[in-house]
Amino acid sequence: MSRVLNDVPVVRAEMRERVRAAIGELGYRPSSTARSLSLGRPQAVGVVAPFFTSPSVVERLRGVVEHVGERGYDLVLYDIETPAQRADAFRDFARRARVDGLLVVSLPLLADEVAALRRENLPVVLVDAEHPEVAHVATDDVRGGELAAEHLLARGHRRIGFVGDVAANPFGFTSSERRRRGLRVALERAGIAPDASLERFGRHDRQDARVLAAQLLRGEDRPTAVFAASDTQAIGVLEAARELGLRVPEDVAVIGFDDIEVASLLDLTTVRQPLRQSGARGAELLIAAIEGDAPRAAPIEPLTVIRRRTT
Amino acid sequence: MSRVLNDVPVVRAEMRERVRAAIGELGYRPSSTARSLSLGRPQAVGVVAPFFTSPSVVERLRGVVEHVGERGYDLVLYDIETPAQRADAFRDFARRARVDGLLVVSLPLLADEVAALRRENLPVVLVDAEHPEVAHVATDDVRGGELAAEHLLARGHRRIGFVGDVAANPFGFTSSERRRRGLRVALERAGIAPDASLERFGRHDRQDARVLAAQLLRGEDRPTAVFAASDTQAIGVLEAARELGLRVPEDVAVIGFDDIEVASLLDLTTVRQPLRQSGARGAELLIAAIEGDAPRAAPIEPLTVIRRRTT
DNA sequence: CTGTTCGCTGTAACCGGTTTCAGGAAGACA
DNA sequence: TGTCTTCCTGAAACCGGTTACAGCGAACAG
Repeated sequence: MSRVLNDVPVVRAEMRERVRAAIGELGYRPSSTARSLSLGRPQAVGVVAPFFTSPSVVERLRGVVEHVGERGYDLVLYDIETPAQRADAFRDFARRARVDGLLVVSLPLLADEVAALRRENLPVVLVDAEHPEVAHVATDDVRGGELAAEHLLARGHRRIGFVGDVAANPFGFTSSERRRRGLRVALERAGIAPDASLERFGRHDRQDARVLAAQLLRGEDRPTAVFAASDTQAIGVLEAARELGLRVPEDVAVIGFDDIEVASLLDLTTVRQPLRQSGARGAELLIAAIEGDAPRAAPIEPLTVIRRRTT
Repeated sequence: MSRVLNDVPVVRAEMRERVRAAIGELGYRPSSTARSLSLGRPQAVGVVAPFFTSPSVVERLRGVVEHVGERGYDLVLYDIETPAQRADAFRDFARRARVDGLLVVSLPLLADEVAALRRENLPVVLVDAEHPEVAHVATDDVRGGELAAEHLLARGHRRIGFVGDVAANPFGFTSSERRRRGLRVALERAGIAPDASLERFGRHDRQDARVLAAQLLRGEDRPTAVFAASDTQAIGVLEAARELGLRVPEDVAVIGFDDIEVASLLDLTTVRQPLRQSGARGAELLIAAIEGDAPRAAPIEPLTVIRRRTT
């Protein structure tokens, strides 16, 4: 009986016991599917992310899993590694109602995707991405870019290169783009004119970053420092420097962003951001949106530069 | 109407079109919850794993996600990082029927957990773990241990240390134990008596491995090579060597296991196993079990030693 | 002693699909 | 024209929970 399972207080103790006994005897297991149907909510949240392109996504996921589990929701995973998978996933959301809300991680949404989700009024929260019409967990990427630049400027660097993601999306800037803006802001404040020829853009992976960094570092008037929009890309920069026989940090300094685990292994200086916390926060916002509560405002740890051996 | 959506061939073309039009007009989305209920199957598989203790688990997950998605099942994630989470998860399976089957990764099941799952006859497949009564995806860890040992023996090493998981850890990992057995087998075959004083066991992480390796490498008659049961632990060994001022591979050679991404970054020699493939294979076995098909027998790539700079 | 209230429990409707079943329309054949 | 198939479609039962509602006995007031 439903009232016993859900601890509705109106039932008498004796009856409660009798039902409990019967449940045990019959080995009865309630069906959560039936419960979801009758409640009108699947009791699950979907998480959409390019999980395996970057360790930072996994780290964020960690925070999400924790929080979602605590609140009694199931966590349904949609991995996006190819455009086909992306299209499949969003078509699926449009066609079937199977989750109460969506957490989108490290994936800038396209205009028609936002429109489709809005049409079905499915709550959505973005983490590590922004869109004017959608709630998101803010990371102050501009400030992070400034921090990286200030760190390098303080060490006397004047020619600072940048390796980041290609801006794929006309709406909603990527975090890489915002970090670059921060770099420019800090440069201008220091009286240095930003130099577009020192900026390179590619896919968010080690290989692309290595190629781009090699271009930057090959020339005679190469930058004396490189700011990579992520640790993954910074590792590519380090590889390029090694291949060209440049010493780090003497010939070229390198700073990354995220502080994923490898960063400490490779002694990479980087801007740390609270990845796990951002995932948890995203889950919190989403569940609040689903349940119609006002989310409690929780400040996120600030960004800090972790200085290691590469600067 | 259900017959149109599922393309049941009995409907007339005209009627089919009429229904389609109405669907589009009303913006109707079928509820997958209702479908699951009426079908009697949640159309989802659960994945239970200690996701964040090791990158190798994440890599396996990648294969799982791919295959499960293809077959039209949802993938519900249960992360196990603490004994409490583990108990929660299994209690949950026992109490509510919310998945069609369970894929357990890198988590040896306890006797009572197996009994409980069997009682509810929930199909289960293990990956990177074994149990006499449960199907699993085999990795020939013993052979892997032999390969590592043979690689070191071929380079003249006679005193070979081992750093692996403690046998009675809270989750009871055992692949480490099988790899150690492989090491011993190869040593004996080469006429070398295995030396228990060169074996150290701890938690499956970098920090523990570093401490254990430091113990091994501090003594006068230290081993000339160390076999770590995973790349994660091998990294700890490298750190210990660096702290002690030992050169790798001149003073001490190091070989790991798994070939996760960091291994190539750090130029770590390691035994590669097809992580992603093992996940996909596990998913395949599980879905076959759920649908009552005989799984097609797919051979898994063999283990190989990837030689890099640390040996 | 009757009428009202209160506390608990059994019943039935509902969620939104799938599937079975019965029956109407159209076509075949005598 | 009447009967038998065949083909398609509408209606209804079902999956297994939740919840609104009705009903019943006990307690209590008048």
